[in-house]
Amino acid sequence: MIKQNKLFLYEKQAEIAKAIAQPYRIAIVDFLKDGEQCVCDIAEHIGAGRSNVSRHLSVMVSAGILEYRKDGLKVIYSLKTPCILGFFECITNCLKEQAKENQKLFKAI
Amino acid sequence: MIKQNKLFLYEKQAEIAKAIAQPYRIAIVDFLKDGEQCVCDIAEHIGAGRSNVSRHLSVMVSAGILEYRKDGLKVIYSLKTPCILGFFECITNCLKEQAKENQKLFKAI
DNA sequence: CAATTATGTGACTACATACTCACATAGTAT
DNA sequence: ATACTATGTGAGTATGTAGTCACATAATTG
Repeated sequence: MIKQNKLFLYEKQAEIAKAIAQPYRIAIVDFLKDGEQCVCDIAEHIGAGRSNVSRHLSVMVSAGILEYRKDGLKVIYSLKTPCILGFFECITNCLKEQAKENQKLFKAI
Repeated sequence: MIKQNKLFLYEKQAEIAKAIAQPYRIAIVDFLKDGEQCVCDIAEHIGAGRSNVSRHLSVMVSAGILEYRKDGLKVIYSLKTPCILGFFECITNCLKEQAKENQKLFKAI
């Protein structure tokens, strides 16, 4: 049986995974890898409503993935733990293996 | 605005992330990293009901993370893309950064 | 001050998910 | 064939999530 602190770790890992397991949120992280952005520009870039984006951002802040600073009217978000980008490499590696059996996926990577 | 095939990629990445974004499923992958296991032993190891485990397994098979073979009565699951393990390193790195501000988390890692 | 802009939030809807129970299926053993 | 074991699945419940709308808040500008 699994030990108690292992379970706690799995829960924490799941929290982080959950916080990025959504297409818009992945798009946001991918956008922010090139530098900080305000809610407004993020919403326009990913093509979603502002209030929706605002919620996605707050989820990722709670998960410790993003942080923000205020600048006048704007709130500017950035990656708090850029190591999260390594996650995408891993996922993309898995997708590449799957792509051997799937042409459409192959073209997208 | 984001291009169409980028969006498709984000969706695929989200699918994989979603497939592991659950404590039991992380426990399962962590268990399988040491070798293939049947549903029965997985259920006992993680301390969950068999039918529940069976569902978690089929989700991960659909996502392309796991594969299985049949051996008599038993169905034996294993990692299809062991590169998924890299994912945990990334997540754990992020947690380590967070752990600087959180003692309980620090002890679990 | 009033008007404008960027952001966040309460309330609601629609849908997805985890889980459990009872049962079906399929292989094994007697 | 009967009994047993491992696994999967339909149906149901409870909870979580994404998204939208209207509105509140807060900083900025005129």
